[in-house]
Amino acid sequence: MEQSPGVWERPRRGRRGPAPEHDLDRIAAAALALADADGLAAVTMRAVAAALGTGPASLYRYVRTRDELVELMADAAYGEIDGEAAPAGDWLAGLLALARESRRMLLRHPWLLEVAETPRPLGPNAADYLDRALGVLESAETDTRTKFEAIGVLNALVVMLVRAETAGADRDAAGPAALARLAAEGRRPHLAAALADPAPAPPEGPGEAFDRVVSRVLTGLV
Amino acid sequence: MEQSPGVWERPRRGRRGPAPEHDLDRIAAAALALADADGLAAVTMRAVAAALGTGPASLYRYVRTRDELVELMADAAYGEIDGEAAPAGDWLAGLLALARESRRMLLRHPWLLEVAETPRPLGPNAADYLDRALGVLESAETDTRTKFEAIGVLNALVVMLVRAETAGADRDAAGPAALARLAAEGRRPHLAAALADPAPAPPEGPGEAFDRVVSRVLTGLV
DNA sequence: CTTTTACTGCGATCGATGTTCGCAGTATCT
DNA sequence: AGATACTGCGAACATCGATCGCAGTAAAAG
Repeated sequence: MEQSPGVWERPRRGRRGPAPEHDLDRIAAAALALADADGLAAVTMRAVAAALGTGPASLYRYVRTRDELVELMADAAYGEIDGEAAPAGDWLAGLLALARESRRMLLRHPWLLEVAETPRPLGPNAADYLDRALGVLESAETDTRTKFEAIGVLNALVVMLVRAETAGADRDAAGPAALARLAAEGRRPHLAAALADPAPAPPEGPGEAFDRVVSRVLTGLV
Repeated sequence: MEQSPGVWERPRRGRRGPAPEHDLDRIAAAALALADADGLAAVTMRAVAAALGTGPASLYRYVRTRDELVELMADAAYGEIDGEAAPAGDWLAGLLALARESRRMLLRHPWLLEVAETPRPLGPNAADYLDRALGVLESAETDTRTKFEAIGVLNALVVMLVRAETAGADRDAAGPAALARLAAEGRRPHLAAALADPAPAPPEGPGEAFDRVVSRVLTGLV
């Protein structure tokens, strides 16, 4: 049953011995700063320990593995979404506001896009986020199940859209140039046709596509 | 411009010297078999090399980094989606069929859920997949831009749904039990209310929720 | 107050991994 | 025939996550 207590269930302090010199929040903050500055790969146990003025082994008094440290970082990032700008009554506008805040948070911490979001036990901030999202959906007339599904879809959608947004700025990863090269091989006629669209859509600002896609998906789902 | 040729652009063979003893397809297949058997972490350069009967250094004649090897693996997995079961005329049914095939592929290669899908240049199989999806959408009356967006949303959605599906079977990660514990703290009233829903939805088979969510999202988006 | 117990901090270190170097061997070009 | 540009790969390097064990310390037990 209780197979192995995660970071959130474990007691923060032993019943004996000296008081811990560090705490999870400070450790997570140090790691988060490192990731913001130099990416997720810069978050090594040694680097985090050095930022805290200690050795790598000390961190293992607070965290069982590096993955747990990343869990802490992710939950700390989720904590930056406060979600006050949620208008009551209009659930779509509320969820869109929440999605926008998520987007801003992800743009601030792009390393979060790298961490594969395998469904782990929710941290406290992630749980608060879920609670707020459910609160926004209270005015919607749907299944509880559908509400959970909508929130899950929303999160995956936000990550995907921000990924596309940042990748476009970084390099021409899957940009039109690369696609054109793939279409030019003769095979893939539909791709070629799509790229030769005589009526291309007008250009958009960065946030416009985000709002449009999120709104359409949510209205269809709920 | 041509900053650094990826695996797909690079020539498969030098103009001089002996013929390569291995090739990308065999290397990818060996790595894929390892990942299927023991997870993505088991795909080390040494293990893949050993499976091919050689040393780790040899692989670097074919692949610049381990990440490139994973790219190869991912594209090989995409190649398993042939997409013949796509009825013409009905784009929704066609995309749903494609999504179902993607789901089956992901269930066969769960390690693909761990690789963070940062938008890289598409491999040949991924490009074929994109072409087929565009072909299915030909009968839909929408923007070309919307079609691309729908395909992107569809992919992210499939990954998310399969993640939820497999995590549920593995452990109770974010299962009802963990949620109930979080709701019991007194804060998070909406979460508590949602869990105490007097009219819970009837249980579903594994593929039913998938079909339902995918269909609703797509109808809303396109 | 003394002894016991259970904790904390952390230097030293282990095993494993991704990657590079350099050299011997080989097929193609001049 | 010689030069050239490749391939194969053993050996090694840097770095990482994680562990071990011991000294120090605070709380519980007697």
